[in-house]
Amino acid sequence: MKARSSDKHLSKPSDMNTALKIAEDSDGLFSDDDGILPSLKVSLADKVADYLREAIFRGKIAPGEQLREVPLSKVMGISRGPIRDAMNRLEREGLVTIPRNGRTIVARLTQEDFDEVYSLRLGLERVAMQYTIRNATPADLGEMQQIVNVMVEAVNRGISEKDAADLDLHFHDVLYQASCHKRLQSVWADLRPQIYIFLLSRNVADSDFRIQMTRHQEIVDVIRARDEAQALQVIETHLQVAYNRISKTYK
Amino acid sequence: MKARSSDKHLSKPSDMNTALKIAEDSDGLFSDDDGILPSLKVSLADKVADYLREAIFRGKIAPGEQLREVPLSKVMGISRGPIRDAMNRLEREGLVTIPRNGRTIVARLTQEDFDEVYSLRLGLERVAMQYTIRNATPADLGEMQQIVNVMVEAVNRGISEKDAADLDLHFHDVLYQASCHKRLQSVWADLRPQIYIFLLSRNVADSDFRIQMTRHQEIVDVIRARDEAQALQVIETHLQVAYNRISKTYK
DNA sequence: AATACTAAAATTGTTAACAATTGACAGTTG
DNA sequence: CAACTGTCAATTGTTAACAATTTTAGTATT
Repeated sequence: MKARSSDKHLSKPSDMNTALKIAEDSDGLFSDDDGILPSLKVSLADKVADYLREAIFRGKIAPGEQLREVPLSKVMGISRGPIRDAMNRLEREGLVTIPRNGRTIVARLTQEDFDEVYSLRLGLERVAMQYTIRNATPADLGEMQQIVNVMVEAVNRGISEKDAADLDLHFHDVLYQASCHKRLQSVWADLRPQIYIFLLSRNVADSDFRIQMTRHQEIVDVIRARDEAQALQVIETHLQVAYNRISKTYK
Repeated sequence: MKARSSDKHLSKPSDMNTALKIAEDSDGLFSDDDGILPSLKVSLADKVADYLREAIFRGKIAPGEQLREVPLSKVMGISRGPIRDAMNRLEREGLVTIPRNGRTIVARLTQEDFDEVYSLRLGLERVAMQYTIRNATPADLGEMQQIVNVMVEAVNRGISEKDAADLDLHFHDVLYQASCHKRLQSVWADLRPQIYIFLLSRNVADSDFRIQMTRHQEIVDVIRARDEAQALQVIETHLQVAYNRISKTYK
C-alpha cells in the first residue's frame, strides 16, 4: 500500500511533496530570534508569507500545488496558525486560491488573469498619476530618476529578466509612494506580486523588454512637468505597450 | 480601586465597553448550528465579520473603539481564532485599522479618506464600465433596469437614506457582476463597505441624494448602447456629481 | 505638576490538541 | 465499465492554554 501510494505520488511531478521542497530551505528561517528591535519584530505570519511568495516567484512551488498546513508547520518548526495567516495574505495577493473546501492552491495565472491584472493596473495607475503629479516631492522625482538611470545603464551592460522586472516594479513602487494615496498603495501591494510573476515569466519569452525599460524616462518627465492630461496619455501608452508586448507571448 | 476604574471608564462615552454592547445582540448568533447544507456552511469568521460590519454600519460600534479579542470571544461564546480572522477581513475592507501594536481600532473615516475612496472608485468603475459594456447580458441589463425602476418609484414615494444607499450600491454590485472581471469584483468588495458608510452618514446631511438616485438610468442606457466613450463620460460624471454632493457636507 | 520607573494587568501572538469536513480508495451494484 | 456507498486518512476549523508584547496604574523623584 505504501509502495502504491509512492508510485502514484511520483506520477505527477507537480504533486512532488511541497513540504520536502521547502524543507531544503528551512534552516531556521522561522524559529530564530531576529535580534532586531522588538518594535520592529516581524511576525511569523509575515515571514512565512515572504518565504512562500519568494518560493512561488522562483518556481520552487509550482502553480497547482497545494500548500498544506500540517506538513508546512512540521518543516518550518512552527504552529499552523501563522501559516494560515500567511496563506490568507497570499490569497489576497492572488498568488494562491482558497476554494470552498479550504485547501490552498497556488494560482495558475492564465492569459485571462493577465488581461484582468493589466486592465486593473491601468485603472489604478491613471489615478496614481493624477495624485503623483500633485504630490511628488523633489526627492520622489530624484528617486525615480535614479532608478531610470540604473535601468538605462543596466540595459546597456546587459540585464537579466529578473533584474529588469525588479527595477520596473521598483520604479512603480516609488510612483505609488509619491502619490500619497494609501488605498492606491494598498491595492498596488496586492496586485504587484501577480504583475511580477507575469514579468518574470514573460520577459523570458520576449526580448523587447529592454526597450520597455527605457520608456520610464517619459514618466519621470511628465510628472516633473506636472501635466496631468499628458501624464494620463503617457501612462496609458506605457502600460498598453507593456500589455501588448506580454500579450504576444501568449500566441 | 474598582470604583475609580469604573469612574474613568464612564468618563469617555466612546470607551463604553464594546463587548457589553455586542452582548445585547449576541443571542446565539455565533454558536448555533445553522441547519443549512454542509457545503454552504458559513464559517464562524464570516459570521463574526458580518456581524461586526453591520454593527459598525449601524453605529453600534463607533469609530475609534477598540475591538478586543478576549471580551468578544466571551460574549460571542467562541474562541479567539475566528475573531482574529474576522478582524483581518474587516481590516482589508478598511473598516478597522490594525496598527503595529496589533490592536484593532474601528476606523475614523475622514474627508481625506473620502477623497481616496472616491478617486479609487472612479479608477475602478471606469474599468468596470469598459468590461460591462463588453460583457453585460440581457439579464444583467434587466436587473440593473429593475433596480433603477425601484429607485425611481421609491424616490417618488419617499425613501430613507439607508434604503437609498442600499439601492445605490446594489446597482453598482450588479454593474461589477456584469463586468465578469474577478479582480475588479474583489477590489470592489473591499471598497464597498467604506462607500456605504459615507453614503449612510452623508445622505443624512444632504437632501439631494434623491436626485442622484435617478441618474442611474443614464448608466443603464449607455451600457445598453455599448458605447464605450460615452460610457466613460457617463460614469465619470455620475461619480463626480456624487463626489461633489458628499464633499459639500464636509464644509 | 510633570517625568520616570516598575509591576501588574490587559491584550495579542503562537502552540498543541480536539472537532469537523473533505478527499481518496476499496468494494459493491447495475 | 460507470456509478454509488462506506470507511478511513488527510486536511482544515476551532478551542483552550501558554508565551510575548503592550498598556495601565501606582509610586517616587524633580
